[in-house]
Amino acid sequence: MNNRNVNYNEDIFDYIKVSEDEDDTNAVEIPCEHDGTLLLSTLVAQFPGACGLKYRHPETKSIRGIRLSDGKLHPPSEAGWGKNLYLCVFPKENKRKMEDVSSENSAAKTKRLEKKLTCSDLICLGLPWKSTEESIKQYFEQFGEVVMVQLKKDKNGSFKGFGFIRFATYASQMRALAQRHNIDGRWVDVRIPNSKEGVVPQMPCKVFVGRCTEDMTADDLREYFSKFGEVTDVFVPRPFRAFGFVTFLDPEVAQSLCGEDHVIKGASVSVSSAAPKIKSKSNQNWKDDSYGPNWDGNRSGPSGGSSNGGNSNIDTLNMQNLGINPNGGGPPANFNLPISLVAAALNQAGWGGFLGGPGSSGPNNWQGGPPQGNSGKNWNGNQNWGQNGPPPSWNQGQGGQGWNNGKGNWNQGNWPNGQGGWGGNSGGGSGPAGSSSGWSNNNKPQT
DNA sequence: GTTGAGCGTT
Repeated sequence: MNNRNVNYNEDIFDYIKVSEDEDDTNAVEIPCEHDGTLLLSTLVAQFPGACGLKYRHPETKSIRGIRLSDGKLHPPSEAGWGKNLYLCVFPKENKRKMEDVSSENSAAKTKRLEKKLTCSDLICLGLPWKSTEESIKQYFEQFGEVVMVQLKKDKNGSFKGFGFIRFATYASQMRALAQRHNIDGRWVDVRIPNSKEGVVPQMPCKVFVGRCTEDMTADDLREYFSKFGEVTDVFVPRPFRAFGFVTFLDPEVAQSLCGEDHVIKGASVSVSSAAPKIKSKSNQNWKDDSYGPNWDGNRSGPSGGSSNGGNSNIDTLNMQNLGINPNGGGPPANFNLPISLVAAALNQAGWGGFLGGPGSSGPNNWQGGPPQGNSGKNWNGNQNWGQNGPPPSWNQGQGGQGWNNGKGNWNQGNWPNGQGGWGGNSGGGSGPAGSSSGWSNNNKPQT
């Protein structure tokens, strides 16, 4: 990698000093990766809510930003991070740590956030047999403070392989939901439990970025938009389609950017709600929406598709540009998808709740089922939403979760073909619907 | 003592 005179072995890390402000008495030394980068997730583990780093240049005395790309913060020079004090960058409108928002007795905004962004217990499925409440707590503390861990046992006291956790803050919860989890070599499924369906109203975390230029990469968008909040996903369709999608951890950040224009690489892009422009009432077909949902399928591919050796960091999951039909929005002609997946994809695209923009009736306006007269019946055709509306899993949209997470297929949220997408589904109705054989569990190779 | 889809003694 670089020429730092470090004799790499597993036990040697470089540490960089990070603080929330230029008073370094509370600075924390954070380990870099062996390639000299610092993972944003490592930073966030120590400074929850942080979305980047900056530092005061010793010569110019001005603040310089640290390059963020693909979830990695890059040192400012070839020589590495040096002895600078690095300062956390927190999202706009929320200079402090997100965690502090709820712990501080500061005002209406606090209440608003607390109300909208409510924690719930999370179920952890597929835990290793050897897990203990302590080990699970320790694992999940990388996402924020863990206030509860319950591992379920039978009458004999033997562990049943699943349990519940709860984070102190919604931000932590979303962080945990935004990735896959490998604990002691097992892929552990973390979800909002069925019994809690409907209790976590969500706004879309994803925004549509229009007027992109061809030279804008996903990394460019991520880097630019990270200054507003933690970005969990970016999708730029290829071949070039002049738009992209950016997903934020915090739906409020996403909402706050809607309607704004931003300049990236010298070009003005427009940010808007990641919902299609409804041109006609007969929008059930895909022919005339202006851009279609993001048929990216870019979430939660199993380890085979990951560029970092199976680490499920969602930042590395922009693996493919599947399903984009260059002829227009919507699925390729050979898509023979169960409608449930179409529905899921809509929500992946940020349609969750069909909010119709910030001015509409808010997160709850999705109650009562989908639009266009499908009253009470969801698009799966095999279950009803009931009075609580669709399950929140519709909106989770992260980490491959929330897809049909009730029964049957895809319940691990993992893609069967190692590509993390739909590329292998060519016609014929093969695919997820009904085929429980071999697809529903990515844990098979494990013991 | 084994096991691997699931949904919580409070």
